[in-house]
Amino acid sequence: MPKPTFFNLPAAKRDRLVSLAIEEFSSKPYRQASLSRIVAAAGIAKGSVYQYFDNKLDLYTWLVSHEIGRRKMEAIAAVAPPEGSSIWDIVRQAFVGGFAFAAAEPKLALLGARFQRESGDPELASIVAANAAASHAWLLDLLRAGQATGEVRAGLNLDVAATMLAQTLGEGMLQVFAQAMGVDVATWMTDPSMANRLSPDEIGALVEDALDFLRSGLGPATRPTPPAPSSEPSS
Amino acid sequence: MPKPTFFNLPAAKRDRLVSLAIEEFSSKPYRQASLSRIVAAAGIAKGSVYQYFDNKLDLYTWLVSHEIGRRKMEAIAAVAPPEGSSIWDIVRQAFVGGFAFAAAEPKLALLGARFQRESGDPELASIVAANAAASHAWLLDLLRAGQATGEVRAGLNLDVAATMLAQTLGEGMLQVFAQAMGVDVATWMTDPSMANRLSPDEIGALVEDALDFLRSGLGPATRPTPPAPSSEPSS
Amino acid sequence: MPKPTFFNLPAAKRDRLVSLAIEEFSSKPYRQASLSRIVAAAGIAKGSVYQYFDNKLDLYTWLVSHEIGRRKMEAIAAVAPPEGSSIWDIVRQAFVGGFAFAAAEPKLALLGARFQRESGDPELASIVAANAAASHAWLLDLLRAGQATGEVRAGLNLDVAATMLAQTLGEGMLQVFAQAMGVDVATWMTDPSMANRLSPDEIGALVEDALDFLRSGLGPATRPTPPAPSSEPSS
Amino acid sequence: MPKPTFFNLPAAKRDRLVSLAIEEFSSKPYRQASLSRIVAAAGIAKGSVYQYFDNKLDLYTWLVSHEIGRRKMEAIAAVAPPEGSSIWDIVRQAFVGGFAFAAAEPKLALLGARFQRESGDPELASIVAANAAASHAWLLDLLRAGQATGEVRAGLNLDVAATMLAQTLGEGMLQVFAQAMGVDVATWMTDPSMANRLSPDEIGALVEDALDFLRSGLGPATRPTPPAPSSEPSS
DNA sequence: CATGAATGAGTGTTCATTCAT
DNA sequence: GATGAATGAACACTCATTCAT
Repeated sequence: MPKPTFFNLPAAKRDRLVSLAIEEFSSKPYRQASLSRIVAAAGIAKGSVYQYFDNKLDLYTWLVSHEIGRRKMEAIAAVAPPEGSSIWDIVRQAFVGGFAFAAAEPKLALLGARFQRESGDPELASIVAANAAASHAWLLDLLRAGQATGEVRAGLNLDVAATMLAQTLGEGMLQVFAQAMGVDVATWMTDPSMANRLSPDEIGALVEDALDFLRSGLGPATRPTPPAPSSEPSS
Repeated sequence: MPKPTFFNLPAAKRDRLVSLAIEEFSSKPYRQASLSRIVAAAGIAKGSVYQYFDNKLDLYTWLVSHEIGRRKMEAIAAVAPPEGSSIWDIVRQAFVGGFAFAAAEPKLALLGARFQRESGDPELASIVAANAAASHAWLLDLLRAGQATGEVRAGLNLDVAATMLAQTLGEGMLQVFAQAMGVDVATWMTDPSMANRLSPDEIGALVEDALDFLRSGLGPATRPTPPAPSSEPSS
Repeated sequence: MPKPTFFNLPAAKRDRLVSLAIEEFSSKPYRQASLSRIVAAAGIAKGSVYQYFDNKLDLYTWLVSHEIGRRKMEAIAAVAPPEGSSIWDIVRQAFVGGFAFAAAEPKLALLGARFQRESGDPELASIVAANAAASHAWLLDLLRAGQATGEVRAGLNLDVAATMLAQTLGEGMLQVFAQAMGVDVATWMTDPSMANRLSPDEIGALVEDALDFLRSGLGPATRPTPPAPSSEPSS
Repeated sequence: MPKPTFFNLPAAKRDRLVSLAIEEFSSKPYRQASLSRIVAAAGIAKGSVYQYFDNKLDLYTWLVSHEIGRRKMEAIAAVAPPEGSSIWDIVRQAFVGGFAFAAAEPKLALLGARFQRESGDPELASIVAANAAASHAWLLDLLRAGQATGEVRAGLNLDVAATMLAQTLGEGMLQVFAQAMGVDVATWMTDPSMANRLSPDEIGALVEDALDFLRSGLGPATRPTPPAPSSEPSS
């Protein structure tokens, strides 16, 4: 958590620092991101950062939570589906909200995407795990609700399904979109504006394809008419 | 690629270096792994490594390819399903083969798992991408074959499906198993022997659950009326 | 010296600051003690300390003098031997008073013990020297008085004797007690309550042993002819 | 312990580094001594020091042991008293040898004197304690031998006596000499050449005074009846 | 009289890479 | 082909002190 000092800062100064920190942490992995670079860019003293945060990890953690907080608010406030929606609507909405957020705040979205990929760094292990646990719990609830309404079939191992769902919605969608843009995810991260290469229709179609996979799997069902397209990726 | 000098090395010396390098790279992320530590453990001169490899990345790249080569061989040679098998048998076999490999060579398997999670490091971006592309191509072929036999339904976006499949089989299964052991993946990586907590039966059951998800998706077998759009991403 | 502002402070606030400063300075060497930590614990502004004291050294100096003043008062007021006592009673009394003080105010006693060991720090050189000079003068007076009453033999180099006495009574006794507790002095400083391991009887016996050494030296009681020269310091 | 690299260094380079390190560590307390300053003076790269030693403490520890080793050799080899000497001759010799050493290698002697005074620094606690324990053991043996020959009276608490002896021979003599020079020890440490103010005769006389104190104590030659217990440490 | 943000030089330590022998 | 010493930039982090408000 930031120290009170941080919140007492003039908004302009604080915002400048935050945005430069986001810039740094979103453009390279945590380990390679450098406090020195941030303060140099911000034109403030190295020691000042330590008036605001305990250490590098504290700053990073706050940035990430902040990002997640804002993303959640965006996703929920801006595009919440009506009460009683199908869980598929909710999942679709998560994609759409995420993409809207990414369009509005590409740096922050990039930071989130990067954070998702920091799972190998021991120093970040605990916060990555905490975040993953929260996502897992949310998805588990969603699946349970879906079973209650019959939208999710019974007899499914929900823990396994929630884990797979998290992968699919997260890193999976990242890759699907990158692939549709014709670059790999790392390249995309280099230049978030690449997302503009995709038209809303293309995005919608990709989301529907993903939903189709999630809902019906790969195998042949006794398949009635296929559903209609729309939606969007994570972070 | 290793320089010719590397292959001219006495096998004992070469193997020792390789196994200590695997030890180091499998116990921490690429950036944190240290050549100094490897040579200190191996008792060879620091400069010698540069007689064998161009640099740290070259060594790492070779280790990872080597690992992947051996893993492929293991998975295919040791447990290849009969010609004409169902693609589901093949996928199942990939899991089983992967687990057998992990049991036989935990350090190498760990290295592979870690490699999978290095996607955020720009220095490794290209080799991670190359590896992902290879996996993707292999899965795409598999899915096409499945469509030919009717095991995979038509009308599927195969690119999307292959991507999701890769996530599911890779990081997804890693998390499913970790969750079944009651730890997170990072902790498991710390001590590969934790995998012993799972009986073959439990493993088999988890694999079936995953296959069930892949084949039939989350929705009920009898498809209800298609819903309308809306959704949300993970982070 | 503290500035007037310090004495104008509400007693509660002043006492709190003093006691937290003692806590900090008694738990680590002067250089490692941190003003930042003190003000953080006290919940006062960093700048305020500079309203009360010139700087860190000023605060420390005052604390130490204050401590020594109080100790002197304790030792003298509480347990002063009757007029006309033997100098050995006075020395014994110094030990007893000191131990009583340490029991009553362990933090302060600890600070004093630590101060004694700061002789190597150039920044503290002058105040340590001043304190040593005062002790030396006091002991010199004591020895002179002893010579007057015949309790201290004539022909002694009193400067040398006073110096040795100061060492013996100070750091020497610290080590004797630590040794009796089975720890070293640094460990003891970590946890002043360790002194409770020694019963009053054990303490008394150690003090008598020390007095025995001081009074009669190491040589045999029946004093033979004085020996010939040679020797060396420790490191 | 230094790494082999250190011993493989050209003697000139190694000696230069050692002497600059001694210069630095003997002119200020361990905490204030700076590796950066040493390498700057030596004109070598900062990283090089870490090829020779594990860290700052390792360098310091080696310097101190080295010093003690050499001092011991000096004191013993150069001026060892004949077999069967009185223990007083041995103690006298220790002083004389120590002084000879200090005259020959003032910087090293200074380092030793400073080390003796680092007892308050937690980081050095263990090596200071180890050194003190060795001194204590040596003195204890000496005293036991003295008791066997009747030079040291029976009925003495040898642990207490050895501790006091160590203080007297070490810090005590340091102060006695400083006092005779008319400066305090810290000032003396600033300029080791001050020791030249004392003539060999003066030094001899001070040593005899100290021995007199050690052998016969402060009390009169004719021993009165022993007193009863009670007492206290200084601080 | 109190505040507390700002400072910035300073610390010890790490590491991949080079290159003369 | 092997060696291993040398490099030096880079890192996160600390802290007493100042001074405008």
